[in-house]
Amino acid sequence: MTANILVVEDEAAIQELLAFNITQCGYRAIEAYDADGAWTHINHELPDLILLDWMLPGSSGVELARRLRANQRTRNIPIIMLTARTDERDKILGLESGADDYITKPFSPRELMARIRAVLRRRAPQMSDETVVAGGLELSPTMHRINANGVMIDLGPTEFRLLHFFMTHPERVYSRSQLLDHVWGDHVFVEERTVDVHIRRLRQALEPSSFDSLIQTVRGSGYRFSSS
Amino acid sequence: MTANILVVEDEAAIQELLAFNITQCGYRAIEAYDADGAWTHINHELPDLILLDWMLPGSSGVELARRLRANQRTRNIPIIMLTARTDERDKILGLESGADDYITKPFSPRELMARIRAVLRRRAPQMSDETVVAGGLELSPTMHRINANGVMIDLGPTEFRLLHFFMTHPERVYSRSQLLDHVWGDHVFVEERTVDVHIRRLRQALEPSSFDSLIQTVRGSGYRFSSS
DNA sequence: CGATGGTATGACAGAATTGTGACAGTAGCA
DNA sequence: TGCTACTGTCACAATTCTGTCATACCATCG
Repeated sequence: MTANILVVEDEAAIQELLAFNITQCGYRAIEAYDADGAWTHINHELPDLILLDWMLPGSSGVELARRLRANQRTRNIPIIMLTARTDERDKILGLESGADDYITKPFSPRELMARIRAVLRRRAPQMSDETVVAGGLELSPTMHRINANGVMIDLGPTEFRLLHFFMTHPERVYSRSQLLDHVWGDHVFVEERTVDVHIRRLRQALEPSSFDSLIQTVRGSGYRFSSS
Repeated sequence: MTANILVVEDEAAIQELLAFNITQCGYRAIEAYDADGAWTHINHELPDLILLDWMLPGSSGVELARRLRANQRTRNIPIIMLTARTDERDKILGLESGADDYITKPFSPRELMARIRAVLRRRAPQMSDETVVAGGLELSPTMHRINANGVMIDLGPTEFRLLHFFMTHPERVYSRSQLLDHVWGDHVFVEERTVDVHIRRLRQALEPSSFDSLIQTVRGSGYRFSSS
């Protein structure tokens, strides 16, 4: 979830400002002061987004952008150009070189972060938006709803993710810690018993439609979503 | 999606070149050879973008640009100025007259198309003129009106666009970001919470007719327009 | 049958998210 | 030029969601 943002900027003051704002928003800022340094970082680890200064010592930002676009491995990394020039023409050149967006200095931190979020959002991997059908239920991620024989069921965020996971992995027993990994995320630390509570809440929501029996307890092992 | 581009240019050779490139890129080129001809076309059908020669017989391009900007109906049509002059002062004049961009002759077709795409990309999304019926409401873009079981509801511009979007995309949950992109436009940078405020204003307007429940909050995800 | 280990439930406080009223700056309009 | 309506933001209120407990419940086994 935390995106790595590579900031390529030679002016230390601006670099610092950018890093501060980026960190503030919950992203991780990786610093580079020229194209070569940036390239080294990129070869070490692919960032999720590159914030690239137009004017850089050595090869320019545009050049780096072109290089990124030419390389198969780095082709899809979104780039936001950072330029002091207000000349519209330069902006266009920046876009043509493969940048996804550009912003002129001086910029407001708010606008910058808005653009970063916008770009990340556009490039965000499409998670399975497909409607899932299982056990007589129909779960639609886009509508964020469950259709139980014509009756619509609304769930809270966690219960929704939980049911979604179960419906996409039916007939199989999952331990509490496996469920925590898949539904909550690998990194979060919560008590295993918390799963029990959410299972109950999910059953409670499915009870009016008598679909609560779909979620079965396997004593000593975990839970299972099963039609039988 | 195919944008109509009005090309106002008196030299036939350039006109032809422009039309060729524009068509090549999948847009539709409408030709005009002077300001009057352009005006006639504009009154007949609003183009999505105007490519305007600086020097025109009769009234100049700048004059036409001013006229376009002075008129409410044509105010938001993006304009790209086409000029042979490289004089910086003229550039400024061109931009001040309301042009969104300018390009000096001779220009490369590639650069021109880049600018056209960039300007079109910045443009706020247009809504269709068709009357939409959903959830018991009837929204007429041409009359800028909502009919709620015979009761007419007036909305501000933003609330109207918001409701229009919802009614044309019912049952589906949209995040605040997505709503900003679709209703405000990709290039607009406002706080996500601003969406909440407009949702409230929209609900408030729909409340007297008890249609406010059509807009549902999906906690953690966004909002949804749904009849159920 | 009672002991034991595992599971279900209800209650809760804190966290996170959303709803609202107010406000200042702008744009549109007469 | 004033006036009115519309917008985007805030701060604060209201609501919902989460993770944990303590306790009740239940199956299994000695």
